[in-house]
Amino acid sequence: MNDQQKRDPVLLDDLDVRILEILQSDARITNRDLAAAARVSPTTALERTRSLRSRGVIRQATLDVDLPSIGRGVQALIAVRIRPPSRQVIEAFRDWVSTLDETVGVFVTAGNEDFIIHVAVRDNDDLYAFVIDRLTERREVADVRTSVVYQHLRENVVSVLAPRGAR
Amino acid sequence: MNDQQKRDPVLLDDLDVRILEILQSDARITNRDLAAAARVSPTTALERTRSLRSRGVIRQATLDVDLPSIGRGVQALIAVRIRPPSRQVIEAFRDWVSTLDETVGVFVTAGNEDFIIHVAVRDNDDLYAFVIDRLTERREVADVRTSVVYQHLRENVVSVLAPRGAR
DNA sequence: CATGAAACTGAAGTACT
DNA sequence: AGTACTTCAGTTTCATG
Repeated sequence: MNDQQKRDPVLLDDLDVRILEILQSDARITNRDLAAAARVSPTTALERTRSLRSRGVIRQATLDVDLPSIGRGVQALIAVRIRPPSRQVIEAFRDWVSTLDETVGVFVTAGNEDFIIHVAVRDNDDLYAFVIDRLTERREVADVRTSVVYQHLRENVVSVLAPRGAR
Repeated sequence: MNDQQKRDPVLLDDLDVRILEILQSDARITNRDLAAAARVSPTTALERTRSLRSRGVIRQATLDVDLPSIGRGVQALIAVRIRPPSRQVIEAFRDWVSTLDETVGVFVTAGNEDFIIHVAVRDNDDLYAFVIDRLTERREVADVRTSVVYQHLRENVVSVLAPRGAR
């Protein structure tokens, strides 16, 4: 699981942006091909890629895996309300739910709920068991609202937004 | 954006599972190192990796990018109710919202809403503008509920679940 | 642009079923 | 016999200074 953490403001020029977009669409591209696609020398491409990684812009290269193929045919988003919503209770719940095998993502939110948990499980029976057995075994869970996910589209390439007021 | 599609049932043995886990944690590992980590020959590792890709288990290698670094310091989940929730209206809305620059993911759901849209924008002003300008310009949007995301943890490695009843 | 490393291919060979 | 894996040699491509 990743944590968001505060970092120094990062300045990205056009080349950084191009490299990021190419790598997002294929993280296993060779440095040669990356360089060619970004229209720079391989040396420059390599330097920039390393810099992006060391500055924390690139966290890691990961795999987009088909969830049904790995025995997780059912996905859901589960909105959870926590009582009391103190830091201690929130963080303890977050850490606990992150470790569960069913969990693929955790959103800590403000609004109508405190958490939205993204789970991927084998089938509806497992989803039901997750909600009524595991979640409700926690006494801080005051309310649970489950939405079954029919379809999950994910943007493969997330574009870089220019700072407000730029160009 | 990816689509979920029906596929033949996929059978994964222990080696496939090991390879999937290694690649999920570092998609840019060399085949040699992958083979060593999975304790098989490079030839075998290469064959398996290709097979996993051709069977659609591995969709693509992508990059985990730090959103604040690319000008997207604010994330939100926006629950949307659509009227009427007919196939035609749902699919049209889904396709439209997928193309928006702010959108990083779209969940099509059953439950308390029809969509949950994951957006990542520059700041709160942009989030507000997205909700009150762009979303509500669509007449099929009957209801909108925004939850600001304080933190988003994502499981880097999603384990393979054994079929029900298997060992 | 040179050098060493890695990827890939195809052909045999081994082992377990 | 068939499947899965390994080893090896040869060629091509790549990373890196």
